[in-house]
Amino acid sequence: MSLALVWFRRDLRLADNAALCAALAHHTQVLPVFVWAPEEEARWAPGAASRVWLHHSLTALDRALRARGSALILRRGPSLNSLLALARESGARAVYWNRLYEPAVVARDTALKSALRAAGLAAESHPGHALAEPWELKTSAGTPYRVFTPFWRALDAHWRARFAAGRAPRPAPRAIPSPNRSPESLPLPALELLPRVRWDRAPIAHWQPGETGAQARLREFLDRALAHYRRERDFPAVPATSRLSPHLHFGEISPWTVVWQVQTAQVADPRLDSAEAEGFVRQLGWRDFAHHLLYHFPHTQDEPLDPAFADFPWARPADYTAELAAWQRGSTGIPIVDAGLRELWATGYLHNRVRMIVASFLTKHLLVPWQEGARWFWDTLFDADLANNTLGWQWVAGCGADAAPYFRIFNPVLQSKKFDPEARYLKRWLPELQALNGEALHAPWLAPSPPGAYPPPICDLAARRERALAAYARIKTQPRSGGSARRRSDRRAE
DNA sequence: TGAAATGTTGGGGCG
DNA sequence: ACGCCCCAACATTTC
Repeated sequence: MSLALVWFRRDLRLADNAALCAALAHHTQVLPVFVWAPEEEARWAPGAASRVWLHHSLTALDRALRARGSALILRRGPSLNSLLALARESGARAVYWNRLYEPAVVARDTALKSALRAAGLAAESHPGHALAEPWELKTSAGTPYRVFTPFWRALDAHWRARFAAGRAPRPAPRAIPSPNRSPESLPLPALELLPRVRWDRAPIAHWQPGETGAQARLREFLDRALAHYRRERDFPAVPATSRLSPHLHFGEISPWTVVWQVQTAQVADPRLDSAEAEGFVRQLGWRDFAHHLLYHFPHTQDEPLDPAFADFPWARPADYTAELAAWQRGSTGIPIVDAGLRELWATGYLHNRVRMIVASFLTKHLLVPWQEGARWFWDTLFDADLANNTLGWQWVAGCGADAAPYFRIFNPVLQSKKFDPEARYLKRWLPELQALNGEALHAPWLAPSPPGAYPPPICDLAARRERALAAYARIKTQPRSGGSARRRSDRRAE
């Protein structure tokens, strides 16, 4: 008889779980463990919304384990002490887990692996949280990618080879043999993941955390939305996106399972437009790109990747506090921005198009440092993910890898008209605007009689656009127009 | 995975 | 019939 610990972290699934499979392959019994140690993630310990999701996801995992003759053991950190104690109490000789890529977690796990081995235990980590390991894809110069398109070419080839080789996701094990007497587990409430003031009930009701919920969500997306994903994904009133992000963040479903099933659906149904499906898989490519970047440029979790932005003239806290608070509350007076922030507060989620719009408004019109927005998302999003959050905010702010040029400033009114033409999304989240119709919904201050219940705009959009451009001009080192000027003269010479 | 300013074109009204 | 102006509509350039 031999016993192994399987250390669950953010891989809260039984299917396509490499660590669990390996443990079951090499040992006769397995003990599933979760250790709550938020302080080990330093400044980026899970936020309030994440903790709520985690609470429910752990419940779901425990239920799935019990259906297979096992149960989840809960402990509080420090992680190393807990694992050593559990090994001692149970007689386990090995610890298995799946890798994560956030800087603090990598550092913790590296030290922990050495310490376990020094204590005479086997310690093995496995891949599965991303489509490719961050070190598996390199430019021809041997450096990490900084631009999405070449990264995507490499990743696309990587997963297609894997698909062609028939490497199907592994099914969940039917049984998980456990020792007769398990070490003691903390009761889930002891982890205190739920908030004292119970704001969580309404938002979580929009979701089904856990592996079963993740698989159901994927199934529904494949059946109902994949066929027109690319055409409809930018319209926040349309249920065209997968909403898998929180499930992926907690590893309730593996990205490889998602890609495999999308590709399988495509093979099975030749009428499915491959461009629509590829648009979706490409989004998973952005997720991998985010992890790739954070792994290779760990300081970007707090600082811009582009060093020129160290001197960017952001507004000062004393000057932006009130505007930041209005943004967080969804009371800026700009409908598409407020609708987004209210959706976020009500559901723990925000449509990607609207994430870009509210982020552009915060960083450009309000000149609030992107880190403030990232922190708010971190606390309120069920899918809060350090890699994705960092990439997204730096992309919008213009200081990240392959970022939008800084001068691409979204006009929230135009974005609203373009992507919510019937104002269905606005009406859903802004009851104060019910009386308005047509153009006025997108810019109530232009209505003949603006609704009194809705705030006037926090700022003048045109003036703030100019202010943002002036701020950008101050850090511009090598003007990007240099390249295009040369091209113009080239053309004249022809 | 922009927006605004500027430039160009072409149809129609009108003297 | 012709030239002129106006101004959408579209294209290009600039930030």
